Amino acid sequence: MSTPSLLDPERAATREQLIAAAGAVFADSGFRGATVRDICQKAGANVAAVNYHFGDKQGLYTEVLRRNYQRAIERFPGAGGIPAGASAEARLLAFIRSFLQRIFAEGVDSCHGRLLAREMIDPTPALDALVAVEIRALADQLTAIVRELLPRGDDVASVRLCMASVVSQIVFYHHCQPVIRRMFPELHFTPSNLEALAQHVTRFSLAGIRDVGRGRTSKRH
Amino acid sequence: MSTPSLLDPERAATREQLIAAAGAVFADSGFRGATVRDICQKAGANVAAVNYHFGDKQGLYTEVLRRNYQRAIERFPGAGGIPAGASAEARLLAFIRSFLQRIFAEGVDSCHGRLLAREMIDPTPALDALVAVEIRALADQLTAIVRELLPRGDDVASVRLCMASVVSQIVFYHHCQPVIRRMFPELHFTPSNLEALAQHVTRFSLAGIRDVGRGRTSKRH
Amino acid sequence: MSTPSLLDPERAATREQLIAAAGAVFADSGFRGATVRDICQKAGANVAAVNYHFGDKQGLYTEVLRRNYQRAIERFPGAGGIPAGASAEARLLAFIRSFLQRIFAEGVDSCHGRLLAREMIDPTPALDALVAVEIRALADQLTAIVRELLPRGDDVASVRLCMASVVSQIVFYHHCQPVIRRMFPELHFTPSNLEALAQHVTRFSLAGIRDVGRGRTSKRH
Amino acid sequence: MSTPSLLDPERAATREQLIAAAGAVFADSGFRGATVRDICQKAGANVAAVNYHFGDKQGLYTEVLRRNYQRAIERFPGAGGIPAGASAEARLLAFIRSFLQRIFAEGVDSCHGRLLAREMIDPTPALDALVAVEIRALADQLTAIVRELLPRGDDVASVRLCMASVVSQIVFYHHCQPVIRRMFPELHFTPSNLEALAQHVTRFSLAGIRDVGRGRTSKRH
DNA sequence: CATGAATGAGCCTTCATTCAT
DNA sequence: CATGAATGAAGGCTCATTCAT
Repeated sequence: MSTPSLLDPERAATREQLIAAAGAVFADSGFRGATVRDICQKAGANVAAVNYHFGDKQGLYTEVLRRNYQRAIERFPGAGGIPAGASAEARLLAFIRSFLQRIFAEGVDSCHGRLLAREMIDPTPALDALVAVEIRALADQLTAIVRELLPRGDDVASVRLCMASVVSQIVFYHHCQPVIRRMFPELHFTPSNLEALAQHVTRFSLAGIRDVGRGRTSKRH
Repeated sequence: MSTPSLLDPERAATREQLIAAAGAVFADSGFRGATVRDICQKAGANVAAVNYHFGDKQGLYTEVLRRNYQRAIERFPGAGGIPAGASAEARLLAFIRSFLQRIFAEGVDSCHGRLLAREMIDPTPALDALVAVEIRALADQLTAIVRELLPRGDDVASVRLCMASVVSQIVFYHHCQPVIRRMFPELHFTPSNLEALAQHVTRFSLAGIRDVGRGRTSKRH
Repeated sequence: MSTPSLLDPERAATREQLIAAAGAVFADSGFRGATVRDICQKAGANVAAVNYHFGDKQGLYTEVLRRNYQRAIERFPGAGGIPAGASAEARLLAFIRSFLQRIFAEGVDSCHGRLLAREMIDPTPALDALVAVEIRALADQLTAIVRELLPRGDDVASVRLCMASVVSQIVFYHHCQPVIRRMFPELHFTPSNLEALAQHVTRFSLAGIRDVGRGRTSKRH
Repeated sequence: MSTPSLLDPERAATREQLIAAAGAVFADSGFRGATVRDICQKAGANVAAVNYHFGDKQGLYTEVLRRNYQRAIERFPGAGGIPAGASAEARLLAFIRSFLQRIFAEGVDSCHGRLLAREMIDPTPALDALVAVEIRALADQLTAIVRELLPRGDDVASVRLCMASVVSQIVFYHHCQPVIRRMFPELHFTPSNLEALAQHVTRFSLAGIRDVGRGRTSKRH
């Protein structure tokens, strides 16, 4: 009894093509809107291939989400490729830039951002695993940065609020694209625009965080 | 009983109940996931009622989206009930608070926020009308506020970026709830929490906007 | 208690418009394909008007068929407006010409031919009455003509066969139009073409009938 | 069991049974009147079988029409099994007899005639293909026969008219059955009756064609 | 192991008809 | 009397899944 699952290149290839095709289809149409037939056809596989390789549609989706997140974080790491010893300001910029690049990646890498956006609306069980491990790791990095920018001893709530303010600005442009595109049709997210965006979000956030760090009394200065 | 169309409470009641039921179902399951049968059953109407009153499922959805936005904006106006002559700071707080209340409304009013969130992922033709009129009106209000906070003559791009930074923080908590709830299960959006949130977003944004207003050279101070 | 059914001009008008609209719709789409809604809309009447005035869809159809036949036969009488004392040859030509004009009438009068053609495929109870009275009267006229052209004492079967040969040539061009139009797109049934057709059918039939009249032995001469 | 696709009688059996059942149902009720559910039930197949094998109802219908014509023409060829070198008179009789047998076939073969008759009333796209190839081939055969019976040089119009006169007599008995049966209930189309009919139509037509061939002046002789 | 055929539940829509006013 | 609202049955079609080979 051999181990065809490891030795058979055909089997592995079909599996991979299924994941690749499913990524695009799920990103385009969502879990419900995507059809197994469409995915299989685009993967050049049989209609029953999904059930055979992944048990069912949901099984395929879970794997697709995991794989796309993995690839995205590998290409654009959470820290943004900056040494851990860098200043908090530099690390914040790197974090924001990398995050933007991740969700605005193009081509096959664009699936990640769109899949995640869909999870925000129709969460599937697959999201739990992602949050428990991957997203929490990202959050920890940002927590460290924000903590360093706020005076020591600042309460957890303030840290959280500042983190949210930072992340929200990043995901906004991707998540609300339908409205943004309708209101500002001339806006495009080219790499240079993305860098300008990263600069703005960093600057805006630094000012906000520092103001929050000044305490409750100083609402105005 | 001369004017049954005005006196008869049953008259046109089916239509309204259809809209109410559809609001909940569309918000829960999305346009595709919602079934006409489910909606009609919950509205106590026949399966053919949707076709009769709204032409088809899409027609019902369009009306539902419009009505829910209308009700939300009536209950929590864009300006937040503050006089137009108030300070930009006060108007910003009112704008943010009202926006948060709108999308975090509970009960039947909760549909608005969830429907809009779904439009961000799977835009339907109904979104175009909403953006062209209602959302643009909101944006105009925020534009005026931000313009007043930035030095005169500031470029359009800066205004836009600041507006986005403000709005993003507002919608984030609603839009990314699946992740927020999983990471911070103890967090709840009670009215008092919402007020604290509005205070934070306002303070954070004011600091950010003012810093942007200081010009390009003063990235740090 | 007045007699609104006779005095009310509104009531009668709606009824007539219903019949007129239904004639066109039934002729275009057949009994099954026609929808009560479509008919009522075209007649400027309420959806329930059909059931109110004619009991149900079938009741309306029966009346429509009867009225259209009546109008057709009044406009183009079976005998073709020729005196009963005319020669058999002249009466045959008149019969054929009138028949052709009846089923090839244009405008509102075109319904008759198309409704009858549909009855040949999907007979409805309405056909029984038509055959029992109207069509039998037509057949009797043709019987008399053919009898006169055949030697006295000819069997019933021969008369029938010759009648069928005559009628078949008339209805063929109307009934098989879909094939005729596809095979000979340049063919059009203008009034002058119709006259030529009548001439041909008459001549062809006269020769055929006379040959049949010569008895069984003379298959060739 | 190496080649199940060839040996397994079940294989593709569903498809064939679908076509057989659909032939009967379409012939009985027409395209619109026939229901996919009814067809599938009679074929012992699932409701989705039609969609799977033929795409949709129309796809099934197209195939049904094609197959029934094919089978009819194979069983009763256009030339009627007579050598091409036979006399025009003999070939005309064979053509007419074969045509009559084709459209008056009984049992499963009866679908052909009824389907074609329905196409005359409600033509579907499937008719185009049939006319362009099959029916045109039939017409060519008849053209040759009629040409041979008419003096050389006769105009195209006369040939067409004579062809129409021949074909019309053939299809009449089938096409106008609802009226014929109501007027002559004792008439039945047994094989021997069909032969007598073929004889009559041939004789009638030969006389007609020859008279037409004598030119315009000799309307009477 | 991998596949093409087949399944059955379910969805949106249509339509003749009815009913209360 | 005449009407607009409402009904329920049914139809075509889709789709994830299963099964025998």
